[in-house]
Amino acid sequence: MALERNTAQRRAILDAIVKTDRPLTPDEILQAAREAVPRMGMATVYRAVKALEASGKIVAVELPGEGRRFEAAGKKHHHHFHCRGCGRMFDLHGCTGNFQALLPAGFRMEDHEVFLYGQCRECSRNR
Amino acid sequence: MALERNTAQRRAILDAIVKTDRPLTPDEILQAAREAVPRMGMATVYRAVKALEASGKIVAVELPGEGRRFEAAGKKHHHHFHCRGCGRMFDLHGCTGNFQALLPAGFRMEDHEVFLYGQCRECSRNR
DNA sequence: TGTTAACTGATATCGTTCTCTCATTACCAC
DNA sequence: GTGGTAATGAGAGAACGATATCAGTTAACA
Repeated sequence: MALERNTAQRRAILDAIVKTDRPLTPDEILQAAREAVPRMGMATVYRAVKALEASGKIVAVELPGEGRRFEAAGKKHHHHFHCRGCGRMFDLHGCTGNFQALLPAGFRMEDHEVFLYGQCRECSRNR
Repeated sequence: MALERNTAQRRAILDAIVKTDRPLTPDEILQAAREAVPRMGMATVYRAVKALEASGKIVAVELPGEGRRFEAAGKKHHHHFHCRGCGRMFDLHGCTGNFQALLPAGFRMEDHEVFLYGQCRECSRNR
């Protein structure tokens, strides 16, 4: 079904995601992929992203109050930083958690997420 | 301007939020408030919630990929648990974080969020 | 190279959350 | 009480991300 053909668009989209070390919004993906295929449309991004996600090549990252972003699959466990200056999302490395301690009796934890908010390097400098 | 009159609707809405120890969606607020004012409409919930938030009586909580929820302001620092069984959000108490350690050089952290996912007490039991 | 079905881009449409409009209701200062 | 006006309820509508449609294009395989 999906993603059977190796088109310039899909190569550009996967490339954009894999070569960037932070999660990208569909819009950021479109901007990046248009450097290779200038007339690409948004629908193509959504179609490719859906197929790439289904095939396990990329994963979705969601930030509270924001749309979905996508990054390459297979990275080791990590969390994210959201810059309030430029709105970009960055990868953090490692995880300090002992989150089991927060869990009320009887609750079962399957997963956890940590988000840090603040100013990225560039935005820290520019003020 | 807003929230100048003490109406039954606004009392019911603030009551619903304050008396529940977990963040509520606008829909959950409407359901709860309708026990006091059966014919209440959704717009009233949104209007009241907006005014209550502006006045600092409640705060918004956002979960990745979900709409906004609201809880009483003034609670001490805490995080949230999202049950994948029933979809409800619960308060956790305390915070284990030493998140500064995750921060890349040059980044400035202003805030952090932790979300745990899994099954709440009831949903753990019912399976 | 030719055939054909998958893919593409443009646009319309969706679904969800939230806001607006407006006629009616009801709070509250007097 | 009464009047002025903020607040309400119901439904329309905006905003947004995401999906469907469809005619035209192109990869892949013989």
